[in-house]
Amino acid sequence: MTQAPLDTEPDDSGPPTCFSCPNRERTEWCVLTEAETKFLVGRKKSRRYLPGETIYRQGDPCNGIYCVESDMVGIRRNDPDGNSILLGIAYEGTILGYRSYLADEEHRCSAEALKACTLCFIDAATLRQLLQGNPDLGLQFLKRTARALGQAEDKFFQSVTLTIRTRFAHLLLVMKDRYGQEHDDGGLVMELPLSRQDLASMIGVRPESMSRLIRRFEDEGIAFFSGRRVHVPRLHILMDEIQSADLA
Amino acid sequence: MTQAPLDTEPDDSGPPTCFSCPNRERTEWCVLTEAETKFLVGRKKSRRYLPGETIYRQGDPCNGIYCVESDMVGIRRNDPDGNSILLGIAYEGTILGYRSYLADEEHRCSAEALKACTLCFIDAATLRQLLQGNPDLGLQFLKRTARALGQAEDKFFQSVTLTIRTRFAHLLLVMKDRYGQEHDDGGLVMELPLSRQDLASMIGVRPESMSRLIRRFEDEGIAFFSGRRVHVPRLHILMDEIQSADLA
DNA sequence: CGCCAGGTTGATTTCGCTCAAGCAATGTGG
DNA sequence: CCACATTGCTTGAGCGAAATCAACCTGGCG
Repeated sequence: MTQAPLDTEPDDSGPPTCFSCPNRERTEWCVLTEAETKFLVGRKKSRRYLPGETIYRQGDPCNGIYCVESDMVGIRRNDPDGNSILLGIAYEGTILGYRSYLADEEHRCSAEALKACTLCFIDAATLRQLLQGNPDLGLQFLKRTARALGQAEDKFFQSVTLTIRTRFAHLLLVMKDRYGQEHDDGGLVMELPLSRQDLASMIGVRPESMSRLIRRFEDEGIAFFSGRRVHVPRLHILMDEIQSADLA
Repeated sequence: MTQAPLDTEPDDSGPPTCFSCPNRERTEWCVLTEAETKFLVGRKKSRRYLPGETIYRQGDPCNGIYCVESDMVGIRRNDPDGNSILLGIAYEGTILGYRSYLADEEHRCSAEALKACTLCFIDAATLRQLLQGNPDLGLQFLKRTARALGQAEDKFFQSVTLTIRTRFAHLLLVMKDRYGQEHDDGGLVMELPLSRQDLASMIGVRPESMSRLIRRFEDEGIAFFSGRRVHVPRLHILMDEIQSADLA
């Protein structure tokens, strides 16, 4: 469950050397010197995960951080009675588990591969050395963490002030940035990477409520859903959904 | 609105020199060298605020950070239609506005003195110099930010999974740590520093609901409220309120 | 004295949850 | 290849929690 040697692609197979990593510029690592990067390459461990596979589990001690090399990872949190909510999605070029590492706590969330994906693991000792050696790296993390904090506060604020309808509209608009294909006629099509259940949990509602919500959106011509495909005929109507709530 | 010279206590009046600050050990500044602290003392501006006075306003550009020297500051966020919710309270020895500074954004919240209190302002340029000069300071901020992020995620999670009732019990228990006076008989008395409206906004409900909630707690013998004074006859009953919710 | 903000209370409505059933797609074993 | 379980999603009926609307009370203050 934690390590499956057969799945592991050996490091010397080429690509995953940080230098050639296509995400390099987007990650915190971009401030590292060549020597530091070389050090990192020598210490990190790349590994491939299957869809649905757990990367780390809520409550585990945090032994290091992960860097998403390709595809997407879901961040989940479980409550004691077993149902999980999806707190966010991490894409290639983002770092995972840094909050627990930095706060010096155990993991508060689980991370799970949403598709087949490959991650690099950087153990705590290595990271500590890098942070100590290059202050800019710390500042990079600081910025990322501060941004994440702002988003988390937003989420709380929205959860107590907005209706689920508006929250869903928000979610769709966020998804649009990554999955949306806009057409000239103001229409939008996207293929969501999530099940209904996960969609529901992201805005904090029961799956049944999500179903009904989708139904209402369709009845009102705001958006049409078939499987994971979404069609929004007129984007501005979806936008209005948010505006009207803000002013109401 | 931003600076009122008449209220400003001159720095040379004694106390506020960081060296003698009773909060020193609790703040991020404790990692500064003597020279750096001296630099900080020379650059910071201490100022007194009246109860209810605004320290900075949501949407303002972030020109620096504030360090709470004494008493308490409320962190509020307003939605477009004017009602505000209280996101948290900052006490002496904590730093304010660092999120916006670090994320390089404008303030997302307003800060308002809940009592008469005095804060030190450290302008962005000074802070930048300190951060650049002493990597440990950045790591201090990093830890604090990471912790705050964890708390914010908790808050969101709780707002969607717990009932109002449980959230209120949580809030009371948090308040207990600072304001509670426990008696031998298992009882607890505290003087809350907040109006009903603010209490309500902290758990994301309308004031009317807060009234009813309080009523229910009294009817059930869980806690008794008179003005801002709260009496909890048996603490463990309040605790149970949280337990039962977690297991339910 | 009258005003006003903050707080309480009641009546009503709305929203989202629970429980329960049904359905389609997928998988499994014979 | 078919009967059968399983899983994810949808739908309906009923319920309960919290919001809304509205009235009223209270204490502070001009």
